[in-house]
Amino acid sequence: MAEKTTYSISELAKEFDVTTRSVRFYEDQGLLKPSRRGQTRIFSSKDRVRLKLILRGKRMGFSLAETKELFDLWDETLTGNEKQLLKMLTILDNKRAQLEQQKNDIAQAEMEMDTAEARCREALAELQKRKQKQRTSEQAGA
Amino acid sequence: MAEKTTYSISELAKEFDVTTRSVRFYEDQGLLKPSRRGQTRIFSSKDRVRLKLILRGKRMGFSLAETKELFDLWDETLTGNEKQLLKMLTILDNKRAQLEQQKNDIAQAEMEMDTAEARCREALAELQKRKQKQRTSEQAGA
DNA sequence: AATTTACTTTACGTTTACGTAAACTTTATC
DNA sequence: GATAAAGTTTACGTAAACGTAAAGTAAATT
Repeated sequence: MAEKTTYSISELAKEFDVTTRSVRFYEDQGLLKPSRRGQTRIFSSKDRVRLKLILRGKRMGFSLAETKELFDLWDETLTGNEKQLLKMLTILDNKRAQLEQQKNDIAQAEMEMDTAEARCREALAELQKRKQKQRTSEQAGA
Repeated sequence: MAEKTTYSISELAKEFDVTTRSVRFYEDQGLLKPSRRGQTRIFSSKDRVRLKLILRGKRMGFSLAETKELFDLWDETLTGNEKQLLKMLTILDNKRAQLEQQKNDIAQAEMEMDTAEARCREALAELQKRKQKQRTSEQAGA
């Protein structure tokens, strides 16, 4: 059994947990290019990959426009001349820098969450201690 | 010389490269709480930290509402009872999971950029070869 | 044949995150 | 004391990313 090569809109929507409305919107914006059988959209595995990339882009804070830019550039690059190729290389560099920034942001966030958690646990421990004292003094009073 | 403890709106805007409009908007949404001298906003270093967090959040794909939620929760937590503290701990866990997802996304993206770059370089090399052949045949023809 | 189910287009509505303009006040500078 | 510079509120405008409703078509099911 080879890979499935075509998909309906609802198959894709279900698989990636988005609405069909979103999928159509992505097509509208030129991010997906399904073929048609009559009116009905038929998505290729390339479309499927692109949808995956779109969603990952979103999780990484990229706008649809940015993602589309990348798609278009890559398409041009594949058929491209030297200039296009060089342009793509510099863009890749820029994106790498962006990823570095994000990694830094994440590392920072993780550190701050560590200290936040530590403070939470300290505060909890404080509360436990007080409860303990409470119980002790009650016992003494009994 | 200790740390500066108060800031004007334009100082903050310049430092973080945002417009004053944005800063006022963040206040409007309850993310910043500058005090006033007359009408004029006076931002504390706490506000400054929060602005930094807001912007990092944005880079990480968080909405202002999400960031505000975190701020509010943290404020409650500081004055909080056991329930609040436990809630904060689970929220921290969730955020950690989110960060993990983002790290995976980034790693994936980096791999794909590696292969993309490789293909670019191959294509470039191809072009160079052809150029070379071109020159050789010209020389032969001369 | 009738109905359900999936799909389609068209189009107006909504939320988020500001931009931009207008009209005014306060503070600094010459 | 005039004038510029920075700050303020109020309010309408806008782009992005869909949601949602309406109204129709096509395919599969009973």
